[in-house]
Amino acid sequence: MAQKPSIPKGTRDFSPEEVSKRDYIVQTIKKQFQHFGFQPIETPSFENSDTLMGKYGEEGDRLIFKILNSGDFLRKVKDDLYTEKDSLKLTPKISEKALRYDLTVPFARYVVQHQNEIDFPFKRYQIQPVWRADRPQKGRFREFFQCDADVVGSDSLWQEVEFVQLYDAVFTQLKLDGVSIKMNNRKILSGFAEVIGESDKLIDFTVALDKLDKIGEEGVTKEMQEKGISAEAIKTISPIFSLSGSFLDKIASLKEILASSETGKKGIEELEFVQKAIEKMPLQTANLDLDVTLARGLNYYTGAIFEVAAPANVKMGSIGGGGRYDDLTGIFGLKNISGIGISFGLDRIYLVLEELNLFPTSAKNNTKVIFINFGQKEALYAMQAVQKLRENGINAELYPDAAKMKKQMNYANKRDIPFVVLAGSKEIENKEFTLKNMKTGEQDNLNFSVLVQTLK
RNA sequence: GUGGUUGUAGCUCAGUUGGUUAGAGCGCCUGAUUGUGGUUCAGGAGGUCGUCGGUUCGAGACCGAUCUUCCACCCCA
Repeated sequence: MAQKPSIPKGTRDFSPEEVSKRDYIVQTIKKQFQHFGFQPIETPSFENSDTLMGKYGEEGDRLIFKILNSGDFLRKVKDDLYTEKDSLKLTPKISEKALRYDLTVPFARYVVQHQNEIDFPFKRYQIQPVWRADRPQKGRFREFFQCDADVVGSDSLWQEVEFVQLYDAVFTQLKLDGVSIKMNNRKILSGFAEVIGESDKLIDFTVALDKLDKIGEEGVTKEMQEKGISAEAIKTISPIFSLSGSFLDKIASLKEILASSETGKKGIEELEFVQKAIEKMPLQTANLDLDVTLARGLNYYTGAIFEVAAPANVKMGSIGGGGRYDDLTGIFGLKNISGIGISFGLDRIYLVLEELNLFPTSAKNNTKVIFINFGQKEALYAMQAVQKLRENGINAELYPDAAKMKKQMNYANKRDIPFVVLAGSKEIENKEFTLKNMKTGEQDNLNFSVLVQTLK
């Protein structure tokens, strides 16, 4: 055998069964997006580099896949730049396009570019693959799908409410009960930093705080100190490490902690609004929770922050996330457009549904019936029936070769096809079909109309 | 990007301190059974031991590089 072919690191092939199951999730999400009034858009797989570069921070730039220019691109590079061998400086000269890194920045570009055709508020969803030159881990790939829904052009808090309901609707539909929708607000995080007089260290503060469930209070304290936040300041804020009780209890505690911060109080107000609305319109299967440690890197969020955790009995990171960003389109020159969006983690949802065995059997849209091929004449008789079955919406096929019966039966068995039709000279003579149920092994002689009825 | 880890048949894995012709289970193919699959029985095919290089009389095993897998960081979905 020749050298076995392979696929690049962090990419995957999907088998027919995997595609069916992924499609089931995507269709469910899509349906709910549409119920909530979102419209689909699609953007190119690659963008101009300057659209993407610098939007995700230094770390992000490193993880963007760059596309090499066409033609004899090295000839155009100046000699001194070439001999310098500085990749960072050379890259923009030899690569002017890059693969999409997420869906949010291309969306912002889309909104700015088409601002005169768009009716605001603009509710769009987008389900497309994105690429990251990351080092893969479990549930982390270099090519993966994002399922995003965003609204731009409205700063109404009803959007926050709606996104909580959207999460609930999707996971309810997927029969994934007991997910936890965790909310926080960037203004509360700003409030914390303000209260301890470390507003300029907000990022370091939140990055450390976010690790609370992982490294504990001690670890967080240590990391904050390493970043130059005084022990005294940390002590002032330490009550937030052990907030407990209901959403309302936590709100009450926060009101005390953030009493001196206008920004903080605004954040509390926003969370309270959402909580009260959801109280009047209870969620079907999800729980809404407040988690002040929620921060994850997402530096462009300015208001609400969402994260969805899988049910407690499954060990899995977040299966969705999002938040409000007040000025995303600002980077492309369109100011004062507020946006809010959420995302579903397709791959992780897949793993969770698999673990809990929640995929319906209908997720496989398999062939329902296969006709045994007995030879030229019989195949024509079978093919005519196959055609009519297909017209009746039944997935049907004819085994293409007049192979041994054993082989054909075995094929049906392997492919998990529930019914087999035998139509040889005997059946043709009587204008009927022998239908065999592969599970029970029973078989009957039927005319065509009964055959259709049975298979429908 | 940092540190570690993994790779032997289609799949899951054995393979002793370096020593003839690299094994098992499952799967696959053929037959018993020329219009009846799953069970059983008999037989068979399938390997450049991830790749390239090195050490050695001799490498699946030791060394180096590289690719890949998974994990912890970084970061993030």
